[in-house]
Amino acid sequence: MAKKSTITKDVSAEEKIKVAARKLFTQKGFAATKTRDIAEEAGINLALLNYYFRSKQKLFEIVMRENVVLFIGSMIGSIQNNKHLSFYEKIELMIDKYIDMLLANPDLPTFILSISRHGHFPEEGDSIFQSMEQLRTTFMKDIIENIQAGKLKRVHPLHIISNMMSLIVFPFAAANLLKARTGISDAEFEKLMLERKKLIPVWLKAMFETGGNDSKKKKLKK
Amino acid sequence: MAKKSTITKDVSAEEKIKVAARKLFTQKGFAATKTRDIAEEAGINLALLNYYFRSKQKLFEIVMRENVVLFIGSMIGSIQNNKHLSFYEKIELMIDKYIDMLLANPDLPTFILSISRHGHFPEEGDSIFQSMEQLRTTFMKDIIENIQAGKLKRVHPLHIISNMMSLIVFPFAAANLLKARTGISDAEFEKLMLERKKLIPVWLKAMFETGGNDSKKKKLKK
DNA sequence: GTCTATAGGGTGATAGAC
DNA sequence: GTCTATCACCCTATAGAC
Repeated sequence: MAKKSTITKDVSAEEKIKVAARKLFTQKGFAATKTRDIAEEAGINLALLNYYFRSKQKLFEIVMRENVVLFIGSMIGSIQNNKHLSFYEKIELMIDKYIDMLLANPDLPTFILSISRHGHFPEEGDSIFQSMEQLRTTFMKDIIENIQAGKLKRVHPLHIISNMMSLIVFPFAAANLLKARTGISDAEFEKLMLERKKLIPVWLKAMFETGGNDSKKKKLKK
Repeated sequence: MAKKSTITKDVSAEEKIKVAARKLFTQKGFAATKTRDIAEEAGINLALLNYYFRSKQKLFEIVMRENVVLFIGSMIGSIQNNKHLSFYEKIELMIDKYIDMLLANPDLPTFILSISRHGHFPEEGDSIFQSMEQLRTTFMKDIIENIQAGKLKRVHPLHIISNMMSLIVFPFAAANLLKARTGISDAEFEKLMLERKKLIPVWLKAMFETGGNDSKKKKLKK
């Protein structure tokens, strides 16, 4: 076996198993992933998997939790740590970070959407959701304020959030379909997605920004 | 082979199995669905399943094919049978039909996205794709013409198609997530989706229609 | 901690009676 | 056509040697 052994051990079997499990579970889902596959992918023995994690189910829950954090983490970071930024600046930052994350984790959207249907989702009240809930309400409030200030059109705030998420996430969820049907290469796909970092904020403005200033005289920068 | 024999029998076991299989496969995917579950759901014996369809795999392929046809069928119909309509009128019709279809088949998006990742997708050259391919190229050509006529902004046509599909499909794929996080009811969700029938065409215009008329003097209706 | 061997139960598929 | 009974395999999980 190859050892990295900084000083201690190496990359520990436990970590190798988790990496392998994350890869396979994220790609193929819970039922289609066999513990034998995980063990082989990790280069360890099957028994070791049950030694470190009590069961396939437990291992899946750990991986799933990490994936959920990854999926919502970049968004939370963008908003939480940059309260001084304007609404649109926060959105731009969020989109930028999010697309980078999705380029690095292309299987994540399908995984998240899939578990959200089949029950295997973190319990209500899970600590993950505390920050997520806070993010959502903050963002929602931000939108409502902008609507009342006449800066955003009067539509249901959920349309605005949905559209933003749709434009960001859907092309990744449908990436295989898109590539197979249109024949574009991986490189071309990535180029298009990077373009969208600049385009999505523009599109959101086009959809939801008021032409001038409805109820107030305040103007957006342009 | 089983006969339907117009006059005889009732809803034939074969049909009951297919209905049950479609429900379960579409909800839970291939691996998570047990043949015993299908038999129970259909109210028939397990052996019968293998009598009519040779294997779980064969049955899945039939269901999958039907789902793919359903997923692209309504779109094809809108465009194919209404060549006299303008570009935007076709889009409006397509969106209307599509959202109706998704309201009736809420599990379809996740199913389609899922199989597009895991290989279980119809072979290239499958007859399904002939009409689909024709649809795509027709639509693409339509977009390119509109761009060259100065009616649409000069962006990659795939952005336009992606955005349209994103705005239509993603909220359904993420429906469970949306409902769980925001606490909206099924009825409210449906109301929002029906609103989007009118809104999405407006949003698409806002994103992609040119202000006036760039390279030609032709004007859009308004 | 890591392995081999195996238990124990589930799953897809079929044989054969009716 | 439809059922019961059963096979043969695969999968998760554990016991026990090292």
